[in-house]
Parts: sequence; structure tokens; C-alpha cells
Amino acid sequence: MTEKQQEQDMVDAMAQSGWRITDQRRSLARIFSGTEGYLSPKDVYDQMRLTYPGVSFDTVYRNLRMLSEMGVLEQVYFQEGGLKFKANCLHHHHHHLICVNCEKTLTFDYCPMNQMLSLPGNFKIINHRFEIYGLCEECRQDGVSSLD
Amino acid sequence: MTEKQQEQDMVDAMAQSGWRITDQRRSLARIFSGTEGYLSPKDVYDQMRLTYPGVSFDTVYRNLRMLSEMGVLEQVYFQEGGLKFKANCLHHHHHHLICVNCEKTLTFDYCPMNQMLSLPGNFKIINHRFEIYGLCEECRQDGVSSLD
DNA sequence: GTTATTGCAAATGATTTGCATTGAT
DNA sequence: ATCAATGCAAATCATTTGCAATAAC
Repeated sequence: MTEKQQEQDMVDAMAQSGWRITDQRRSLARIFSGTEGYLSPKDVYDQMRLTYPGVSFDTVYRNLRMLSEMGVLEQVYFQEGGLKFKANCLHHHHHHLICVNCEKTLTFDYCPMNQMLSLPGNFKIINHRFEIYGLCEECRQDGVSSLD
Repeated sequence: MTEKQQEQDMVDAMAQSGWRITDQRRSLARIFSGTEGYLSPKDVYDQMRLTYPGVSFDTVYRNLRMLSEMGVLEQVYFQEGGLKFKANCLHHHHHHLICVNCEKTLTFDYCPMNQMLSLPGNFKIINHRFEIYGLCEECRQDGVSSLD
């Protein structure tokens, strides 16, 4: 999928949820569709200011939260870096390998929920999280040993 | 396992890592071994003050972080409540069902890592996270619909 | 025109730091 | 006696809030 298309998908998702499409939100879609890895709120704010010098931090926050709740963005809480955001694939379900050094991610299609035939209790399942953390090939070779 | 024993296990784990066993740390072990669910730093601080009125917030923080890094505590970042901590079972590996309303957890033994025979890239796997979120039976019956 | 969204400024809350004192070993 | 751990106070960083002005619908 092209970046342009991903950007449009995100904008469409917002519109379908009844949100107004502001320049700032369009800009958010552009930033995330053009970024591979995770971005902190500050990262997003800094990138946004390149285009909208007057953007405010709270607008970034508000929209990051809303986009996450919609499922357009996914978030991961890094021990070291706090909460970060990344564009979520809206087309197919998958999980991630996440490099704890450079935060690069690889996707894989296996989902353990398909295996979960019996669960204890009587939970109504709402969602799930399955992530594998490690060091990617490059970071291994760079001899990164610390985990921050 | 009894609470007393779990408390002792936690203290032992700290000692084996070369930490000094202070009253505050013993108290931490007691609090977590006597608690089913997740505790925020503030929760822990408040409980600790019942026994040690003079305890400081940063001591709580420092120790929560260290205990997490040791694996004695596990942490989950709740969208609504922020970072929370819970005693980790030191004896056998398992995963959790977590009620998003009351935060009650149920454990189950299935681990998807056993299935993960081939993974993309060439990651060195360090750890993983698999959690299922939902509403427990009680919270379903209470008619909780919002997900906060 | 109506109403959601923004920017601003300020408040709140979470987390960290430096350092002198205390206490476990 | 030594050195890690604590308490304190202050700094820093993250996140949220109220509200008037603005812009999308």
C-alpha cells in the first residue's frame, strides 16, 4: 500500500467516525503514514510544527488519544520511552516483533487467539495484545547489550 | 502458595540480586503478596504509609522500577489508570485475562511462544507479552458497558 | 449558522534528580 | 566502617483542563 493511500485511509476512518477533517488531523495522518516506527507525543508535535508552527501540544495529545481509541493508531508503552504511537494496519490483523533498541517492528500473521478455545472464567473478550520484544539483526550486530 | 511464602520469595529474590533488605522493601513484598490485583504507585505509597508514615514517594518509585526490572513485579499500562504493578508468579510461566473494568485477572497456562517456530527477520527474542482484555463475569452482569 | 476543534495558558499529575542522612551489611 | 538506600525538596516531564477564538460542516 502506498503512503498516500494509507494517509487517505486514516482520513477516511476519521470522517467515518464523524470527526471533522482539520488541517492538523490531515497532517497527523501524513506523519504517521510516512513513519515506520513509533513516535512519542513530542516526536509528533515536533514534526507537526514543521508544517504548522502554531500547533499546540494539547491538540496533538487529544488527537493521538482519539485516534488510538478508534484503532487507527496503536500504542505501546516502552519502559524507557513512555507511551508511543504508530499507524495501525487497518486491513488485516497481525502482531509484532519489536526491537527494544531501535523500535523497528516486523509483523507476523500468527494470532494466538485462534488457539484460545477454552479460557478460564467467563470473560467477554474485548481485545488482546501479543508482542514479542527482542533485538533486531542490525542491533545485535551493533553489539547492543543494554536493554534501553 | 501462602501469602507469607510469596512474601518471603520476593524478599529472597531481592537478596539474591544483592539488594539490601530494608523495612520499606519488606513492606513492599508484604503489600504485593497480599494484593490480588494491580496497584498504581500511588496505591502502593498510600498502603505503605499506613505502616511507615514517613516513607517517601521516590522510594516507592525506585523500588517499583527495580522490582519490575528483576521480574518480581509485572507491570501493565492501563489506558485510563496509567502504569500499574502486580506481583509476578516466580514459579511458573503463564499469561492473563484482565478485566478492563475491575482489573481482576485470571491466569491461563497457554503460551503462544511454544507455537512460534518461525519468525520473520532474525530477532534475538528477549521477552514477550500476551494479554487478553475483557469484562469478567461480575462486571458483565453489572452491566458495565463503557470501557474506562 | 451551528457546533466541533483549536490554541492558549495554566493546572495538575507523574516521574526523576541531587544530596545529606540513615541504616543494612 | 562502608556503601547502598532513604527522605526531602525541588526540578523536570507528561498530561489535562477551561475557555474564548476559529474553522469545518
